[in-house]
Amino acid sequence: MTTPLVALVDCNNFYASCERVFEPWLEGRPIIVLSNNDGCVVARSNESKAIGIPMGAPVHECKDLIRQYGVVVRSSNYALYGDMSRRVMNILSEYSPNQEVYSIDECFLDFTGMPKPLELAAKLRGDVRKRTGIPVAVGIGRTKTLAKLGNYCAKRIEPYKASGVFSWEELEAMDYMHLLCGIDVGEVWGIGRRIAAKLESLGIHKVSQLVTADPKLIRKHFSVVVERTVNELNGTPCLSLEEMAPDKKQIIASRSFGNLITDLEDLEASVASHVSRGVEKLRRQHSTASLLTVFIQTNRFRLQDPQYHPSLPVALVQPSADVGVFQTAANQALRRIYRAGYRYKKAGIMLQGIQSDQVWQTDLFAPEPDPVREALMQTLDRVNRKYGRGTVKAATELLGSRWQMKQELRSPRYTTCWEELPVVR
DNA sequence: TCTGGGGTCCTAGGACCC
DNA sequence: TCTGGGGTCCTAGGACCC
Repeated sequence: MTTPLVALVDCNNFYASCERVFEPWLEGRPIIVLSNNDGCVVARSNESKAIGIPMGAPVHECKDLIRQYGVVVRSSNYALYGDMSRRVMNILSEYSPNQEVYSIDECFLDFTGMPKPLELAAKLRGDVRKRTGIPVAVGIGRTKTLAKLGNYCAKRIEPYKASGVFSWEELEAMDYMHLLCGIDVGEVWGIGRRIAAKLESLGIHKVSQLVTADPKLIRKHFSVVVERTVNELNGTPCLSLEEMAPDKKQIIASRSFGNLITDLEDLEASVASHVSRGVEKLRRQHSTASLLTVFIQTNRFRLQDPQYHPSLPVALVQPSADVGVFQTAANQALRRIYRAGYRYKKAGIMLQGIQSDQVWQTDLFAPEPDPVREALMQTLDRVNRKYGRGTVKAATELLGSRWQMKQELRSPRYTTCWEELPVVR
């Protein structure tokens, strides 16, 4: 039986790299990309990491560093990143029959039985770079956790960093232990801050110590999750490749506002737009939901302001995927929790009780499903998919726009918008 | 002045049932 | 006044991920 082999391909500084593809003068310069509302740092180029800009930091706390080093700052441009991601993933799918797209910038590939995996990884890396301009690193191992850790080595540790590829299978035993002695437990996939701190208190600081720890002891102190991680580090697969993304069990659509909001109309408009986005996601996976929750929040960082964080769940009479049903329910819920006199910072909706729209649980008192109504929904889906989200929207969404987020530093949508195509001179 | 958004899984504890 | 034991289901909260 052949040993299972997994490759984890991860784009380097993905958002920053996307910006660079279309503005090559950014090469070699420090770049950061901000979260929605231009709030926090969510991506950094290597140069920005080197000068000490922390991940997730509020941008206003970094303004000195930004000025001092001439850091290029960009708002996030998800239209661009999403499209670039699709292109990269398409290329990667050519390199394995089985691919799991794990996030916008990384995927697992099944390398089981592939001849010369390291050479294949190097080829793939050059190919992606040539066809999209995006640099990637590849980690290879017998389990997903090892592939992930291998990717860390390919990105951070010389001499592997120079080639951008790494495989645990090609190491001498000596090198293997030596390497593990140099990596902190916190770098392992699944070991976050809390668990790392607790491991430290047990005297487990380096991956070499975690690998040799007794899984039963780990189970006792932590949970099955961490026990699985230890087994995976030892080469026993506990996590399988999932090619099909499972349907979402919960859908959240929410945003912070560009400004603080006091009026009900503005909240109504924002909630209506979140309902549209949420139900669109729901319909895309051919599901219905039976529970809608509306929430609004004041700015928790403004200690001088009175705080109010209400939420109200609404159970539907029967599961639905009709945006009109959710709009009505959401608006009623919002009116019930809204209190004047607060300055709101965020609003959102959550869809739960999600199931396939093929399941039909009839309710004695529920009205028959209306085929005309469903046809209307499908037409709406098609129009918005073809001409862009928000082409047809609920009238409530037009009530106010003061809630719109700030995106003052966004680059053009080079690949998805005719008006913003790059120009070659 | 300025502080993201969207997910998953696991566990503990309470409600409830027999 | 005395007051079992075991099972399931649900929810809240904690941990993780990108």
